[in-house]
Amino acid sequence: MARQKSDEKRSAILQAAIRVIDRQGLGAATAKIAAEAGVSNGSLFTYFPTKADLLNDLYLEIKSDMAGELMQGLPDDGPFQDRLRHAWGNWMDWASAHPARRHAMAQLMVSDEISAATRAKADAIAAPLGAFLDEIRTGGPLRDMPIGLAMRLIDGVVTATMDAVLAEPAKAPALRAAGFDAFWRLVRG
Amino acid sequence: MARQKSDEKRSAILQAAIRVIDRQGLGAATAKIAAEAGVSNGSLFTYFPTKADLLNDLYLEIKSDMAGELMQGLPDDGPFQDRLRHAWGNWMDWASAHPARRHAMAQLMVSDEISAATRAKADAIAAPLGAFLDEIRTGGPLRDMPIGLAMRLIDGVVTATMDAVLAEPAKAPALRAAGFDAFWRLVRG
Amino acid sequence: MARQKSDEKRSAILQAAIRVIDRQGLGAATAKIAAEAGVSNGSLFTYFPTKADLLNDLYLEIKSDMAGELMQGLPDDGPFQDRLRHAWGNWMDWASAHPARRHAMAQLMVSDEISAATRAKADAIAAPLGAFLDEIRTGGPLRDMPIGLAMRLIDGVVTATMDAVLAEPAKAPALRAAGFDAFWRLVRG
Amino acid sequence: MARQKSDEKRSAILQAAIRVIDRQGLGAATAKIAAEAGVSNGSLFTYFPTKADLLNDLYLEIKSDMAGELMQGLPDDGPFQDRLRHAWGNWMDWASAHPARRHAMAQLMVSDEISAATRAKADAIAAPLGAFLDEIRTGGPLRDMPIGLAMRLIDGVVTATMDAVLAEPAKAPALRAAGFDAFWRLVRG
DNA sequence: GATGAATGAGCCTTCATTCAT
DNA sequence: AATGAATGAAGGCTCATTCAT
Repeated sequence: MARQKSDEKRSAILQAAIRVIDRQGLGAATAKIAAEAGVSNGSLFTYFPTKADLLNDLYLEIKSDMAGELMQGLPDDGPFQDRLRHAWGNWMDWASAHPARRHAMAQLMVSDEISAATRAKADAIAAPLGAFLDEIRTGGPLRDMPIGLAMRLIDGVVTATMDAVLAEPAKAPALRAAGFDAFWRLVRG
Repeated sequence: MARQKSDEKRSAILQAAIRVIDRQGLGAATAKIAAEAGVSNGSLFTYFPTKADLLNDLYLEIKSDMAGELMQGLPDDGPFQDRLRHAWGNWMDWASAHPARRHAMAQLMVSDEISAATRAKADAIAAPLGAFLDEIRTGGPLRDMPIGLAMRLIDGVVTATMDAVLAEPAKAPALRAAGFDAFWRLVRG
Repeated sequence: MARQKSDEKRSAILQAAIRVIDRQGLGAATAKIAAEAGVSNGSLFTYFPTKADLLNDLYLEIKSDMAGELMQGLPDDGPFQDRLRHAWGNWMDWASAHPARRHAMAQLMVSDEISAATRAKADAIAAPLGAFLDEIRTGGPLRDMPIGLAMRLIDGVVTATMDAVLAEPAKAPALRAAGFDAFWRLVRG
Repeated sequence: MARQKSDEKRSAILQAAIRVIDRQGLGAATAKIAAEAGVSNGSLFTYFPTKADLLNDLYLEIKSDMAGELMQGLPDDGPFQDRLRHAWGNWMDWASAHPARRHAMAQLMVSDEISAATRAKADAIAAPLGAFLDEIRTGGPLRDMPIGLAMRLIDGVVTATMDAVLAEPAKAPALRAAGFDAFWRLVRG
């Protein structure tokens, strides 16, 4: 047989894309991404046929990475507020630990290159969060709200806090706490 | 005088940019924008020295347009909740009436082309809202929150509702109402 | 107004294309053609939106050039054989004077880039030859032959002689004469 | 022995090349040819060190295939016209049976990739035809003509008829007959 | 020998910006 | 000031060829 496509290489390209997009935006050259990944520009296209494919896969990658982190060490029971606070902490930790991912994600979120199919797939990936999300909604005022709006509101508050933290890392603890209070008011207030 | 005509052309370019960016994203060609504005590609550069300048000015334009609409017919006094609800309605009306502006804005918000100076200037433009914003904050739980976070949270909730409305225009009234309830809980809950 | 597209520049590109294709074949780079024409690579695309367009226009250009030369100084009457011999001489003169055109043409003839529409247009351009061609056919054994075959046969004999002349320019006179004899036998033999 | 398998593979590549070139021209990717041959792209290069080699070998292959078919069942004696007509029929049969080969050949004929050495070798391969060709020439008006021109003329008439037949297969019998008459006039008229 | 991933030069085309008219 | 052709640096992608497995 011949050399097989390596997951490490694929992953290296994706990680390089995050760094380069963080610096240069979605207009970043594929050649730059390949170089950052330590791969020839031609190789990038054996892993991602198209720049759009790379972007779509990157979106999925970041989303599932974030979703995974979010549930990290989340207790199955206990007071709802405690569990929510735990998830909130995970969320903020993720953003603090990976500012480039958060920045790249922010751009991918509004990009026209990301297809509807990819967005649908991303929702499916985040399914594990579904049960938790249901608990968030059903137990409070978001109960009767269309799910699309509920998700957007939650995302809005989370994102706002993350960005505030990233803008002023020094004040992270206070911002996290204040953000959580706002979040709590939104979902249980 | 000779300036009048220029302002019209400048404005035509800005409006054309909104439409083209709505369709093609920030990567849209200046030539396409010029064509949509009914202007030669060369002329675009007599009004905006570089594409980045165009984008920055566009950001300012949309932001001030939105800010202007927001205060439209806003009573100086009366119950706070009524006035807030009025402003909320204006906000949603603006998004519903100008989906392309909202979409272009969403992309400009995360773009690296928009300078810090421009973002600062935009805040200044929105100054008239400052007093109102102060009232929103000081009268409730946002009181002790860093202003950066407060603004981001408000923007997050507004944006979430706008996008939900634009995604499902048929359900606009219910979404507006539900969004306002969430907003209210955030600022006064 | 602005600079207008210049026919000279368009023509320079076409002539450069002939020279470069003669040397490097149809795979020649557009950048090389532009350089040979003394024009920036970008400019080539303001005159020909696509490489395929350039090739198609080139085909038309050479064909009409050749057709024009063919009728040069052709007497309207007189013995048929004399007129045919005159035309034959023009044909060979053209090939001898413009070997690169002939070589480029040979490649364009068999290229898949040349559309059916272009080939049809080329036939229309050569229409002036139509009357003469009719006279060639109707007065001899080609009379009852499908026109498609007749044209191909004539072209085959002409091309064969041209190529023999280009391969051994030193023997041009003898080759021309022998070729004409063969041609004559074909159409009147 | 170990060679047997190799010859099959080599042949498969050559046949695949014919099909792919017929469809996509000489610019066809070696990878596409390999795929069509059911072989890995790397393997193609163990049989043909470069694409140019593949093309040159293909030229030889088609030429010798055609030459072989041409003499098929050709009687050693009998009236010259009968034998020539038989050969003519073989020629047309070949083109009708293998349009892709004919099309690929037409492109190889004018390609710069085919070396002078290859063209010489091709003539050598067609040597069996040499005696017959001599008979064609010496018995008629082509007698005193440079051999290069004679071969080109014969090829021109044959090719013209083949292409007419391939363009309108429905009229094949009439075209073949008319083509032969023209051929006869050329060589014996 | 066979395989197919890896390489990187090169290609066509686009586009922001400049400049002749 | 307006126009649109001219410019040339990129950019995404392809492909012949090499090489690890």
